[in-house]
Amino acid sequence: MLLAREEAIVAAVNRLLAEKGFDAMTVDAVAAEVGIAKASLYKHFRSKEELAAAAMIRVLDRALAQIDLLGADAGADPVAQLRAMTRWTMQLQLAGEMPSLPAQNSALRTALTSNKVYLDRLMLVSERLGEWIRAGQLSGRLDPGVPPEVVLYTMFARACDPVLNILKASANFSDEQIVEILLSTCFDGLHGRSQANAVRAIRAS
Amino acid sequence: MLLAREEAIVAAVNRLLAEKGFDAMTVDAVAAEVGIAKASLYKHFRSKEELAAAAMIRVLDRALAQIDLLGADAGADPVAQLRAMTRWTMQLQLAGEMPSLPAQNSALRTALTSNKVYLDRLMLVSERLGEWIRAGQLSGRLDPGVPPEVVLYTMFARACDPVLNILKASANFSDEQIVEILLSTCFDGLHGRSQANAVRAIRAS
DNA sequence: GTCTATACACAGATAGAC
DNA sequence: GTCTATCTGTGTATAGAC
Repeated sequence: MLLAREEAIVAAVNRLLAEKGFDAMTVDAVAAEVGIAKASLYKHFRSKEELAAAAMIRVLDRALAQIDLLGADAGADPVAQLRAMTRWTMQLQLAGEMPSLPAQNSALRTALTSNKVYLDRLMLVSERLGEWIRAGQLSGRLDPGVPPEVVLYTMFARACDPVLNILKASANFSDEQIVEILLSTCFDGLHGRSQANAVRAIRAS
Repeated sequence: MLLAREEAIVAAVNRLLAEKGFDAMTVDAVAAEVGIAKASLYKHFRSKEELAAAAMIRVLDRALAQIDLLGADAGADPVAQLRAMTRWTMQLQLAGEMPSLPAQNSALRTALTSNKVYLDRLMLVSERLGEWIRAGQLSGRLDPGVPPEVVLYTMFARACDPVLNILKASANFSDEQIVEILLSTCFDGLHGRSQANAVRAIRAS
């Protein structure tokens, strides 16, 4: 019962973080969404920052589950797997389920960098993706000139890419189109997929 | 004298927006940095949002000046010009002079979308870059499959790319290296510049 | 147009009864 | 553990004298 209640709290936090962001999310709003008193929240979590950390841990766990799913196929192409994870991330954002935290809030940063569980999950995700990145660079399908951690951070950054929300707000593209366009700009660059395809075709011949 | 005072105010706002972001920037801090009383600020600007808008107008004017500089060379390659503007943007951020606004603050959004001067400058920048984008796509050096506005937004997004600050904080790369790496991932993608260069070499032969 | 002092609102966190 | 009621700090904005 306690765990179910806490899951309901974290789910509400997750949704509100996605909709409003950390600064604009109020603890009152969380309490209202869960349907309990604000003071009751503080019996489960000691601060607003801890609420946010719990939401981040939850989403990292979902990411790990997705990684496991993709990793089950032993013969899969690592770059295709990285692309699939980036797609998953964007779809989560489009669905309004990706919590967004400010990069500059120092109280929040302190809370996160001293949260063992959060750091542990973050490292797990990084290591799993790191293996695919290394394999992709060895095969030459990822630019070996880009440091592996830059590839990792670039993928993480897709989770909060403002371009996605701008395109959604413009209402000129379907969600599927947005995802495909941004996957293209991320992996193939603005210079274009035509060039990457051309190289692939030439190498294949 | 009045204009000089207001320029000092906006410069302080610009710096604090770059350092802390809009939410964490307090009007008290602005007043302290300028060295005047808070109430005096409100004689020049009617709200915190108006302060932020003034800072954004200022940076858009700097961008327009840079565009003019690059546009003076009539025979220049449009894609090289777009790349140069993206580089300029990143260097501004690395120098701590790029104001950062939250995408989700609605009071701020309202103030900006009803600010004629701001909208005018934003449209000017967009149109100037838009011409280069169109030319780049016609020449085939920019992927014609990516909608022009997506190219534009993607470039704008480089101004607040979190990857840049993460790399700077990691202290593994010089500022110049960071800029070159991110230019590569932006224009050539994670698949790599080697492919784009290969295509260029093949086409040239 | 600059100052000191203050009004006002809001949000994070807690007290204490049940 | 849940509630109501409250404390406390902080930040935007203003009043009013000079």
